[in-house]
Amino acid sequence: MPHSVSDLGDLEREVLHLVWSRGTATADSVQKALSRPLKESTVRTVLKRLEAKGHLTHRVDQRTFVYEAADTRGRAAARAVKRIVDRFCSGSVEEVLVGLVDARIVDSEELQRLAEKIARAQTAGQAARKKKK
Amino acid sequence: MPHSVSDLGDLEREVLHLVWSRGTATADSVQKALSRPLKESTVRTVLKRLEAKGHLTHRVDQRTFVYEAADTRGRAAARAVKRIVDRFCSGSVEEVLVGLVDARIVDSEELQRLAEKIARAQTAGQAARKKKK
DNA sequence: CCTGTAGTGCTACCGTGTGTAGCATTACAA
DNA sequence: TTGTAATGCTACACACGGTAGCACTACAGG
Repeated sequence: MPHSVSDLGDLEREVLHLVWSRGTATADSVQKALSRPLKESTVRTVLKRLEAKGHLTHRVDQRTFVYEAADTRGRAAARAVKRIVDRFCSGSVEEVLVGLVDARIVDSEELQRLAEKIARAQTAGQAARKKKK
Repeated sequence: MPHSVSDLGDLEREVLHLVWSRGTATADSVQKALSRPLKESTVRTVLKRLEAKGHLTHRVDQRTFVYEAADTRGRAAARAVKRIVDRFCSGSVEEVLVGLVDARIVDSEELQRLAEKIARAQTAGQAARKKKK
């Protein structure tokens, strides 16, 4: 089972968010952008751990490690959601959706609108890909 | 900042699942149902911790603690999902849904079907409640 | 009334993960 | 050659989860 973003610590999460928002980041740039002042070695350790967990990748650019997220936020979040679905709803996405509506986290109409929107966007995407080919 | 089911340990999760599946449980019944043999004090500690985290409640029945889940599985899972949405998608449920489809965890058509089904079920429920009143 | 038993409360210990950082080393520039 | 910027490696404290022991209490049966 791969690591999920949902069990990252606070600092790890903040760093990952920074990488997402900048697209690419170095230890130095992350350090400067952090909400609290931390030593660079701390930042490096966190980056390394995030990479070990599979959330970041890096390439070397002139001795400098340039990190990049291994996944988009949406996908990473989705995988985390899937883990919840597997662990708590025996894999039933439906149960989670029902729970979301039931707990008034989303409105059922809203959910329907979003589902439709996504479906439309996706078929459109498929059409585009087919055309390109 | 309430505790979420998604950061429970393995044992805690198993115990919580047991309570969900039986509706109600005592330390003794949980112990017997566990997948591995553990001392009763261990089970008690876990139950206590789950209650401290807000996932269980208990009432006393003849000296015996009878535990009950504080929430349904679906709702608990939904709250966990909400935390992910808040932490990783700045509250946008849409981004997570897109991620789910994007990562092929659910099919966009499936999602649409479920959304519709839930919407229907909900309006039906509302009608029923209104009638009762 | 006394005692065993079932149930509880409290405390503890160890392993792992996360926040935090220091120090040694290396490679390039001046 | 020497300073500087980057890395690699190691460490340490603390919180949490898995695991459990032990002391205490209330009720049933002799």
